[in-house]
Amino acid sequence: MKYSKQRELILNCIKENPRHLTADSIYEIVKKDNPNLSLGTVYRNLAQLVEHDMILKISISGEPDRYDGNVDDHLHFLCLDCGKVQDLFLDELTAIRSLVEQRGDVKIESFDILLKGTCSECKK
Amino acid sequence: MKYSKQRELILNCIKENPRHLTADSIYEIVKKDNPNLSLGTVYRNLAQLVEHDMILKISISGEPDRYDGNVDDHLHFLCLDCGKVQDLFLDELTAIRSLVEQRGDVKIESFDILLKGTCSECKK
DNA sequence: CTACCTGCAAAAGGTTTGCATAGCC
DNA sequence: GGCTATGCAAACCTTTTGCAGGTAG
Repeated sequence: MKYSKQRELILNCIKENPRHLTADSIYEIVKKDNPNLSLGTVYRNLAQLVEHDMILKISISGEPDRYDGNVDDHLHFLCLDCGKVQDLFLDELTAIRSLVEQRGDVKIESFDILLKGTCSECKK
Repeated sequence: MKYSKQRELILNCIKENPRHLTADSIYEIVKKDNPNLSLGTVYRNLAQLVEHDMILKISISGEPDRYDGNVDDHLHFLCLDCGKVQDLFLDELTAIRSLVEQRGDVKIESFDILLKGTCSECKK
């Protein structure tokens, strides 16, 4: 992958924002530092970063995709009230992974786990 | 929900097809019995059936959504080779659910788990 | 110099919606 | 009869793509 200023800015933006931004939000943010950035470039770079396992793509039904700078195995929790996505790390995921591989006789490449409900903030 | 012929046909189509069809495939199939069905009607009914917990919507990044007639807690495995989605039932999901609820201090409404990899057929 | 990257704008693809009509209860 | 569902087509929104020019190595 050849260096590009745009890609660096996009990656930084994702790493600095733990909020699981959409392509469009990233575009808006990075554009402040690089005014003639184009949305197409954002999408192209996001695709490459995902391809190279440098970020994760989170796909939520009926909403634009979001991107996550943390590529370690973890799951996502979407709050149906406030719309925030939070990361959850569970050691048990490894166990589940091998359990599924045995039980289903499959080879798992990736885990996309999205839980939906109400977050601690909104439960109050 | 008022009865409609279209909705009945759509629901039957999903229940009869264990293949996790897309809205468009459902449209094509049901149209054989009901030639002047429209795609919009299919989408509207799918949304209602999901709303009433009669079917499940499976969202796969970069692909059209699919629909599942089985609403019991289970996970999905997408084969990256052949594209088939298979259901996997794991008792351990219940444990995971309460684990997450405790650990993350959240209330879970729904579970969307999509594993990707190679299925037993394609592993050969 | 060459291959990859960018900006722009147009196109694609899936899904939603407005409107007038038809069908259930 | 009233309210919901339908068909049709246009609109929507996110994402992708073609092209001509720019930039890293």
